[in-house]
Amino acid sequence: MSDYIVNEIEKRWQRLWKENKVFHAVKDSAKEKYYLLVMFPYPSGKLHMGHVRNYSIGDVFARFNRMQGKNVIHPIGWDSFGLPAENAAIKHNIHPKKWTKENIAHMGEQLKMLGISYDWDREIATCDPEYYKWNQWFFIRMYKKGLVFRKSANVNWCPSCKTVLANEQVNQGKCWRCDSTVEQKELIQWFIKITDYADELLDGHEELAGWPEQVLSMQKNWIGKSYGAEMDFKIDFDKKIKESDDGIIVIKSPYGSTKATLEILPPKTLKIFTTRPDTVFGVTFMVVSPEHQILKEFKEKIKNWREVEEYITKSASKSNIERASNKEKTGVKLEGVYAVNPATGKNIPIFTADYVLTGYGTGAIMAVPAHDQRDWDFAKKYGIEITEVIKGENSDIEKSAFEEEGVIVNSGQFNGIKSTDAIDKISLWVEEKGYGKRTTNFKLREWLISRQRYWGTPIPMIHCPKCGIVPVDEKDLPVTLPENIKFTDDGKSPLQGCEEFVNTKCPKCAGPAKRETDTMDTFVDSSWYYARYTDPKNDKKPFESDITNYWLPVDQYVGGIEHACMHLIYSRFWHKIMRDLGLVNTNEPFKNLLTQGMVTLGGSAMSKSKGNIVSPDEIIEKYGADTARLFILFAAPPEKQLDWSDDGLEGCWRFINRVWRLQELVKTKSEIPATQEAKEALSRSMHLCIKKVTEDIGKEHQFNTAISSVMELVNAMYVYKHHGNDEGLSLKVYETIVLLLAPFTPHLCEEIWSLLGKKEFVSAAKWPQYEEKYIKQDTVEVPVQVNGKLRGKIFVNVSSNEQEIKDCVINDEKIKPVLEGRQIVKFIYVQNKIINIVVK
RNA sequence: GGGUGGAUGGCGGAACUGGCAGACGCACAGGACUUAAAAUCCUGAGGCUCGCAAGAGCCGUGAGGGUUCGAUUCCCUCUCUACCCACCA
Repeated sequence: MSDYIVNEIEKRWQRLWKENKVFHAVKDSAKEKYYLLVMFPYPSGKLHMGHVRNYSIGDVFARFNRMQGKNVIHPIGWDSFGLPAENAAIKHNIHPKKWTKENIAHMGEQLKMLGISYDWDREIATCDPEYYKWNQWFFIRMYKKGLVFRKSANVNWCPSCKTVLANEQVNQGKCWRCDSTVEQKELIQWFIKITDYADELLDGHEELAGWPEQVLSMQKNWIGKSYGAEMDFKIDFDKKIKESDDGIIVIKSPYGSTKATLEILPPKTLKIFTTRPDTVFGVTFMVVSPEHQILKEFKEKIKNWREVEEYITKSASKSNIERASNKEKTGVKLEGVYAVNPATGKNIPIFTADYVLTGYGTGAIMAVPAHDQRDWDFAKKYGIEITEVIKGENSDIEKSAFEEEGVIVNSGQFNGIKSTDAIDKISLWVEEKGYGKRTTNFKLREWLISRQRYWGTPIPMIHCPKCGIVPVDEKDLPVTLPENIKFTDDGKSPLQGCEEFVNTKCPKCAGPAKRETDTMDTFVDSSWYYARYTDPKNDKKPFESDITNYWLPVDQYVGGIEHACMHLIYSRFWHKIMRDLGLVNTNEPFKNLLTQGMVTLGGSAMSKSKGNIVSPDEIIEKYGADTARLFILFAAPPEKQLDWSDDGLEGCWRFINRVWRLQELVKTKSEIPATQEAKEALSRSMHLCIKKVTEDIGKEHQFNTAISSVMELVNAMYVYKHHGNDEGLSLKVYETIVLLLAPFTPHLCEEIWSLLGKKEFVSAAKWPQYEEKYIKQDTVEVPVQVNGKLRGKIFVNVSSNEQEIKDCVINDEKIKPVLEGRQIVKFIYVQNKIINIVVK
């Protein structure tokens, strides 16, 4: 028979799928829908193995469910705004649009070569005005709802990308994209109030049973809800006598200036957040972050202001990473100012130190050195009093062997209570006394969305000298990116220099006004693309809710773990916004999530700089897409890291040819009839295999074992030599093999399917069903253990009872000698599974 | 420091709900086919000891303990490792 000519066959089926619109999805309320989504690629230029893995996994789900008779939507598109396009523009003098579109064209071709069952009619690119128009529309809707605001903020600034980064985009103080050290810079920026949804984003996890525990825990950590209390500590000053210029002592009072009264000021407080209100009696000092406003406010009262100011300046120049990596704590005591511990009434010193973060809680802490490592370190260094308020078994505060749980001591009426109970009791007392109130705190910060870049969605706002900030009229959307722009390396947004873009009219008063030149974070684009896919060409609305609600939520989302805390939080948030705007009727966008592992070579990530890249093009050219897909799905379970192996790939290529050659076996007629026994065994193997593959894909998502079991069935067919005279059984098994493999190696399967005379596409064929009756056996082989050690095996009739089996076993020729001279203490028989004889 | 996983042959990886550890594949060895090689088909194989051999015995899922007739699986302690977060009060 002829060889399997991979490239020709694959190209032909790709063409036929397209011509026949085999993967085109249409809303059909009568049919059960299935939405399979893969994370859309950034058009960087070339497809890499990570993409191949992502899309191969996705395609198995899509094809499997399609063959199960579901109405499958399987879209693809391009996350096509972003920095690399601009960098390319500067470096190679090519317009970002041109660069992006060329990459999309090339990568689209590569994707098509993989034979993924996409509905290409739904292709979208986020850099198209038809798409980003709706980013702007959402932005304005959110602005009107009060969810968008502007504020001056210390922002993360990447000096290399020359743009602001969201907190989520800073890793270890470095830019997530280019790894430069991130600086702090004060700028007026646009924010979205994601924190309004912090609680719901957390509680929403209840609905996400189909998400990996790891991702949920990462998000939980990221949102960082903690329970505790806010407390106000009174601040007081040294009674201070002010000297006037002429050296005469001037004393101010509410009763007028005389030359003899003391200065009296209204009471001031310092607000802190703590998760351990039970330790309030142990507070012996307070610390505020160097950015805390109280410092500037009390400038006059702080005797050592110059020293404090120096410390503030020094901290400001340090990057976050420096601050965090410096384990040796530094700080300055504020002379002349002190706080009062509300519980003990004692005066306690206030420090400023950069181990207290400005962005979390209130930027100030009550320090309990006896029960917090950081506070202990600081107290030891600066010789501050340490008061133990929780006594545990190994308490030794001198050695910093402190307890977090134990019995309350040194705390007045609370002494003797367990610290775990004291949290509630002392909080309650704090509330009653009016020192503070119980509250919660989040690590999640507002989403900073403005970027000083060109290649992104323009923020649709207008600055009018008369009316202030005014949103663009919805009917004037989209605000399109001007194409005639200059790229410079000076760090300014190229939009700022574009007169024709900047100068406009105020939508309110029609006077001259200027456009906002910031663009949106590209995570906005990817926050709702899954909804746009359901109605991608709509030019009246982002999408038609009727259609979108049919398809949503996404039944299975497949993508990399690296998006656990950025994209996957933003899009959950966006979905809730869309729900609150009445556009969708679900709470969560993605029902099930599969996070695929990395593809590595020699154990480390493939990267250009390491030069250890395996190019999908070469592999496809040599072995075909089916082989590449099969290997990538077979070599490891989808969630695990996968190390590329040329030898393993070769093995998959051999398997594909082995399946191909089965055609010959099936065709060859034999004179010798197949034995009944052999036929039953083969038939049983087939039904077992259908069961296994169906469960492995549908329930377990274990594609590697699904493929193994088909390999076993193929092996069984090779062993089953009585092909021919068996009333078509081997043909039936072969057809089953082809159907079961279709989600993995679709081109091969289409080709064989048509050569077997089928008129339909295997891609649209019905998934095989197994029948229990063919799996059931009359006799089974059961292992026999003596004292837990395997000593033999016997065949038993499935219906025989324990006594019959016992008689049979103890007389078995292999077991009998082992039992010789010993007493049977216990005989355990687990039906059709195992026999264990306990002897003495 | 906090969180979440993981550790099984030479390698990638299997093993239902506590029931024959090592499926399937790679690499390896032997055989058939061939003038020869490749390809293909068939067979073998966790380790150690004994045996010419068929085979027999012991050990074996990171380490130590526990529960159980029986543990890769459950519990405790520890080691190593990957990823995420991290002076988060």
